[in-house]
Amino acid sequence: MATFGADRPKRETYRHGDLRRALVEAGVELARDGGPDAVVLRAATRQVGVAPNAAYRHFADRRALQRAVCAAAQSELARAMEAELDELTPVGDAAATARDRLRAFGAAYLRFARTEQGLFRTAFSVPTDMAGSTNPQLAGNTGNPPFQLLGRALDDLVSVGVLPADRRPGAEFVTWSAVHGLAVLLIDGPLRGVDRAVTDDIEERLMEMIEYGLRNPITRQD
Amino acid sequence: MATFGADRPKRETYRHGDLRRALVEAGVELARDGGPDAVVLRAATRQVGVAPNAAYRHFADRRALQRAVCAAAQSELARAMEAELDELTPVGDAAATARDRLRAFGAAYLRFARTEQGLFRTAFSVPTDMAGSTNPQLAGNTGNPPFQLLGRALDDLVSVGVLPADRRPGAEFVTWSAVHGLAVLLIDGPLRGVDRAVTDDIEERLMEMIEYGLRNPITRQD
DNA sequence: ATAGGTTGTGGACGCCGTCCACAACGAGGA
DNA sequence: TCCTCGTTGTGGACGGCGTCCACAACCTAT
Repeated sequence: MATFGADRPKRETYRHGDLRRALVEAGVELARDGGPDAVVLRAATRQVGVAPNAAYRHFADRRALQRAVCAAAQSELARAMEAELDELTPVGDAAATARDRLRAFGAAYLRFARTEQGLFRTAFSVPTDMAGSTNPQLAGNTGNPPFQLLGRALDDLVSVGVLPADRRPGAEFVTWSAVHGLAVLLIDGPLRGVDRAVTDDIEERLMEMIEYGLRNPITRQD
Repeated sequence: MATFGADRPKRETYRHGDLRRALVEAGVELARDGGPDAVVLRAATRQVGVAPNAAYRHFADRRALQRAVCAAAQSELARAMEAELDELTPVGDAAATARDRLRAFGAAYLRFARTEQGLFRTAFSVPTDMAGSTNPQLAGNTGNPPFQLLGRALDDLVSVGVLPADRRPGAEFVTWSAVHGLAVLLIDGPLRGVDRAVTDDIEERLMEMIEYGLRNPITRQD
């Protein structure tokens, strides 16, 4: 619900002042209901009350605006998740607390995907190319806030003894894959429109698989 | 590489004969390189050598064409996976064979996502609303071929004793979530452009998590 | 006061989806 | 045999889109 100039299509000054930000905000609202395809140059400029071409002073391209909106959507996802995770009150047991955090991560991710489908889709609409080509330091800080949140939760799991340290590297990727995959199946895929009771079971099942499967033994011979 | 009339933009007969199929095939080629957004009415009709409006005799809408192309992409995914899974030669051990099948499922899925990014994205571009709203029989046949393939692999895992029977229901959804999520992260998400060596490790790790985590005990107290 | 860069405007182009009226066709009845 | 009539493709038009170009308004530094 950012305020952009749809209310006041005429501004008094010739200069807008902060057109770039205004366009991104308009784009975010467009994306909120309508997803990435709905972030359209002319619509954004119209909402800001500015000529279509004005956008080209701040974005090379439609795709450039989409990228900016995509980044904004990612940070809205990050904020929503942080807010939800901050409300988590630790229980007595440190191990249980760490596990709760991981589950809360999944729950927050899925909640955002459900309640902000348009923004969620938009957040993943432009490939972000983490770690340019040959960076093997993927376990480290990636600049992606939700990703960092997940990383911390996994670190806690290790320091508390639930997750063996040798199983830590790469764990964020498989965890993220599982949760993200469920989110996609839920909002765009075949799980869309399925009873909440059923999907809740699947979600619970998925989190169990992650918790248990993450610390799987490398050697299996059963 | 289906043959459509780009070669022969003028047909001799006024009637085309099978315009609907031709348009879908053209749409598939469009989607193959370019994804769902590239399946465009005018481009498809152009390739078939027909006036833009001719499409409206066979599709209500652009979205209707997209739906048809989406279905075609899904079945191409299904065919590719079946072909790859059929080549699997069973090893002596029945349990190992069942596990191999599950891994092969994941590998085939990811291979298709990588080699046919456009079609893969297209296959999931239109929500398919499995099991209209309140169907709790989700464990059953869903009409989605790759999904059935996965179901069979999981059934084998149960009948061979690797997966406890009480862990079977819902297993396809969590498995599919994990594999699909990795596919998305790989082609559109932050794992895009990351070294193959690294992503191969992540893939291996993911499959281990699935195998081990699927049969997790409901009661955990460690 | 003025010169020059920055930012927004206006108009045009080509592509898109879609609507409407019309033309070509082919099958069934006179 | 011809004529009708439903089906399928055509032609033209409209508005919306992204984008380009030339121009105007504005701010700032001199």
